[in-house]
Amino acid sequence: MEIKAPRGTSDILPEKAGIWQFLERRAISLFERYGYRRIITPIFEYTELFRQGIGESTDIVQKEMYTFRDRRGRSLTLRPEATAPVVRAFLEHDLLKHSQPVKLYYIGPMFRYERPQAGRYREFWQIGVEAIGSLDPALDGEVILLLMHYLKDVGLKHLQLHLNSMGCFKCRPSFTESLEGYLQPRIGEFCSDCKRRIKLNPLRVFDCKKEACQNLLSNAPRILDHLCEDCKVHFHEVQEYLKMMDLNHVINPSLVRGLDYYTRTTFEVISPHLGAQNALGGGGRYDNLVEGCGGPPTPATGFALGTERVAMALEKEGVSLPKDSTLDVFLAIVGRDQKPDGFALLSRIREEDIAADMDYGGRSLKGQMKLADKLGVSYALFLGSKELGRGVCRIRDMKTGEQVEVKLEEVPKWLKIHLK
RNA sequence: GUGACCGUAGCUCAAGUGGUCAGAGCAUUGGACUGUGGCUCCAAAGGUUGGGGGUUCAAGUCCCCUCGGUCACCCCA
Repeated sequence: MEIKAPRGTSDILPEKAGIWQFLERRAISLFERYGYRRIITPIFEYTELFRQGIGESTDIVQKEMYTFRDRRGRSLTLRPEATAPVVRAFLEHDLLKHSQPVKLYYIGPMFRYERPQAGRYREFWQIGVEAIGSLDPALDGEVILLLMHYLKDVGLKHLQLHLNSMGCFKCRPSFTESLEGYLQPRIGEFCSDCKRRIKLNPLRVFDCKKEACQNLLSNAPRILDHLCEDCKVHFHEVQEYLKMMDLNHVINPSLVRGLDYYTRTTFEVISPHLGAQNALGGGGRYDNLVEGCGGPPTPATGFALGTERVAMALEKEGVSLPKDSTLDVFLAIVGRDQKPDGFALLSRIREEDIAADMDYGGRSLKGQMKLADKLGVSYALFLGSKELGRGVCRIRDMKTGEQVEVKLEEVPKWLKIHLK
């Protein structure tokens, strides 16, 4: 084979696709129960959307976007995340005119040009929600609760919820100022990455994993001490909602998410089993994004979770997933001569919504039985010249080995009854 | 983008310091049971050892390049 899947991408083969289906179906059913409705936006957007929405200074925009020009020379970008596209669609279709908040969810692949690593790929899948048009702290609570509910629902047990508040446009500037006042005199003591962070976005020094840097930060001003009255109250109420629902969480003042649009509540759910890329999902409030995209001031909140990471965590925790829906019936023919009649019978069975299949590999009868066994069907049908001559079909119960004869035209009905 | 390790049949892996070292298990197909599954046994098929170049009498085994993977950093899902 010459051509392989591009770096950082992978084929999701049937076995794994089964997990995908499971995760997506659970999300759909749960999110809809919380009142969210699906939105499907394009895989690519005008590059400008992400530059404006996510922020020029972010790593995503700086170095991770799959950007290309179309035949008319327009700059397009494969979406690196879905929040900006959802907000764009929200504005483009005047969903502002609907009752607020508008609660949406999405499922699909995202693209970021990064060096692949465990839990990080160039094409990866996200499941996420966005609730646009409300400042209510209860909505923050709902979104976080939904995220946790979902992860528990699919079978995960070991989860850590981290929570922080990033303040708003009123209180963050003064905090950033005092943080810079603290950092500048010590800038020489920080690692080279932090030096860069201090210049670009001082808040991010909190993200550094190096102990030396963290020690230097032990007396640094904390955003939580600098929240304005409104943000303080909001954050307090969000926590009250979480406590009310017995959601354990830790306040993590260094939870500074890398996208510029976050305000106030930010959160992340971490799995202890995952290695360096251990965030299963995360999100927060983004009260400035809608306005930043050209709309009126509109508060919003949401989260995204990584399908691959959730799947990895499920595997690590040894969660057994419901078996892929398999076939119920396998039709075996004794000789080639019965193929047309077998084909017709199979089709009639399928028309009754019964999952059934037959052999197309020219297998011997025994080979067909082995296949039937491997497929885990409940019943095997035998069609040979003897049966056909009498207008019947032999049905074998694969568990007990018992066999009965059923008239051909009654086979679908018989199966329907016995498969119940 | 930086660093470390790695790349042998579909899958998981074996092949002392370069010389019958290209193998096993699982999976696949067939057979033992010529109209019937799950166990067992037998057999077959399957690899230009990621690709390219080099050193050598001789390379899966050494060197270089390239493509990919893994893990970490940066950062994020």
